[in-house]
Amino acid sequence: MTRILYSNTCEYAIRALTYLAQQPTGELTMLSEITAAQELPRAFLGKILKDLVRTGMLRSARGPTGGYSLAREPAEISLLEIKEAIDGSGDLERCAVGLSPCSDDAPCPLHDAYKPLRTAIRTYLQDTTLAGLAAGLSEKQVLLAGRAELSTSRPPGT
Amino acid sequence: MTRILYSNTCEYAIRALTYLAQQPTGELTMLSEITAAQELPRAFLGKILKDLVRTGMLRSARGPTGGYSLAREPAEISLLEIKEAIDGSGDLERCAVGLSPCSDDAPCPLHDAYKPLRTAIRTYLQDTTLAGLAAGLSEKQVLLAGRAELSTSRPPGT
DNA sequence: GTCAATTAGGATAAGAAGATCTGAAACTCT
DNA sequence: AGAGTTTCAGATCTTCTTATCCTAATTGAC
Repeated sequence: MTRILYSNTCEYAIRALTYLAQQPTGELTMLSEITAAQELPRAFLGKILKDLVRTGMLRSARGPTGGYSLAREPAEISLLEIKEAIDGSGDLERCAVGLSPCSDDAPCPLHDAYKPLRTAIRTYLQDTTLAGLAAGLSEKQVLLAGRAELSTSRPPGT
Repeated sequence: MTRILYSNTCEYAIRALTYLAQQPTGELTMLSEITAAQELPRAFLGKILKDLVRTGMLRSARGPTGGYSLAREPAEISLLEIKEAIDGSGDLERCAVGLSPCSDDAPCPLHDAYKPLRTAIRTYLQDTTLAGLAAGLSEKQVLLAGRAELSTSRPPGT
């Protein structure tokens, strides 16, 4: 199965970063806590976060009280930035169906139809931030928690 | 580098099919002609087209006068159909950032923001057909041909 | 029937992405 | 200082995608 907007690795990163954005500002969170909460492969996520530390998006500390935290405000970190840190840049610019010289000047046949969609995608990636995701996630979680409580007090099928 | 919307293989398929859509209806086109025109890896494209024959999108004939042709009207074949034939279905339905139970009923945190974009993507893939691509490609090609003529009669830098 | 041309299909290799493992470095606590 | 815990960094393994090669099957022309 193919991913639409970003790679698998990038999706892992987004989920981990969203979890970090839910934590109190500046507080360190251990890798194992993140992977437990989000059900992610621990060793692999460690590698991903390491890379994000190097790009400056994350801070990390070693030792018993160590862990990871966001280096900047969640509202300042967009999906686009995450995607470019993980997947690299360039694939948003690329046209499918390459008539080799492809630009606004000499566009490929997909260009005209594709351009508005590409703009929409870019806007979405730019406007969606970790702050928004974290807020949305928290909201859904209390919603689900409420439902769970309801279903235990009155089990399904009654 | 990661592809947006579809895989590399799928992009090859789209380019080959667009070329076929440019040919006179029902006329057979050899694999080598397609790969030469679109600069695609011959052996690999052979495999892709073989699969498309099996799904019924293409017809093929062996022997000296053999080749491939579209089995249906170019206007009836959408990018979405091609994508599903090559990449399989399911990735358009999938949410990133999986809070496991993700549906309209219990959406994941990305769901609200992502849904309109996903709809736009689906619409684009459904509404873009081989007929449109072929028409666009032909148009661009005469445009480029005109330009090439112009630049030979009056070389750049004069 | 023979020959040449073409697609079909399997086997397999090369490369990238995904995932794991291991030892080292750093920090805290005793 | 020493033990234990945690991240860091690099090496390694696996899996999937992309790509190639070679043989078989089919067809048309002579």
